[in-house]
Amino acid sequence: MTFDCPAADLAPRLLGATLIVRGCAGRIVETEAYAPDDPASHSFPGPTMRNAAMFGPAGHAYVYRIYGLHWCLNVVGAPGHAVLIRALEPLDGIATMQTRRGPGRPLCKGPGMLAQALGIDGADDGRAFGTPDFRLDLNPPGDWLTGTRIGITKAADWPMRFGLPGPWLSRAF
DNA sequence: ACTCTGATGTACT
DNA sequence: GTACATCAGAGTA
Repeated sequence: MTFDCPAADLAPRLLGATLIVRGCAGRIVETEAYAPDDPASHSFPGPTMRNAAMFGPAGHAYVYRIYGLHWCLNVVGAPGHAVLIRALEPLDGIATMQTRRGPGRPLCKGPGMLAQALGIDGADDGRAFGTPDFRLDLNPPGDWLTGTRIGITKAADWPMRFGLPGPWLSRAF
């Protein structure tokens, strides 16, 4: 399967893909890779209750709560590998996203924002991509940017953040 | 533009 | 008790 590969390979390949969730859609413009040998990864300590989806089938979602408030969406690759979706260019269902996010707020410029905009929460943890309401349409990416990941303290200098240039990134590279 | 901080849940030591 | 793969609002400039 196309998703069953190391996160460092999958993360750039997800750039440019269209993520469709229950009527809302966006183009993936920013990702981060997390692997089992990475001290910053939730899979680093081995399988637990929370990270079970990371060790489950490739091409499924791993959704977790961060800082008690926000949800973050990952795409699972090979066992213990996952790619955090950090930012989208909003494409469809924008009115719904605005309602969920609130007036004047950015829609998808960060992992917590995009999860809220698309209505993703813990009920989506472990869900398979590939249904009309929850799918991922891959597109061949052109050139992309590489940098260090955001918001972590361990392995902070690993170049595991990937992005497409443009105004939709959570932060410039 | 920037830096600081509060809000909140859960999994760890 | 502490550490988070975060966001929003307030403050300074």
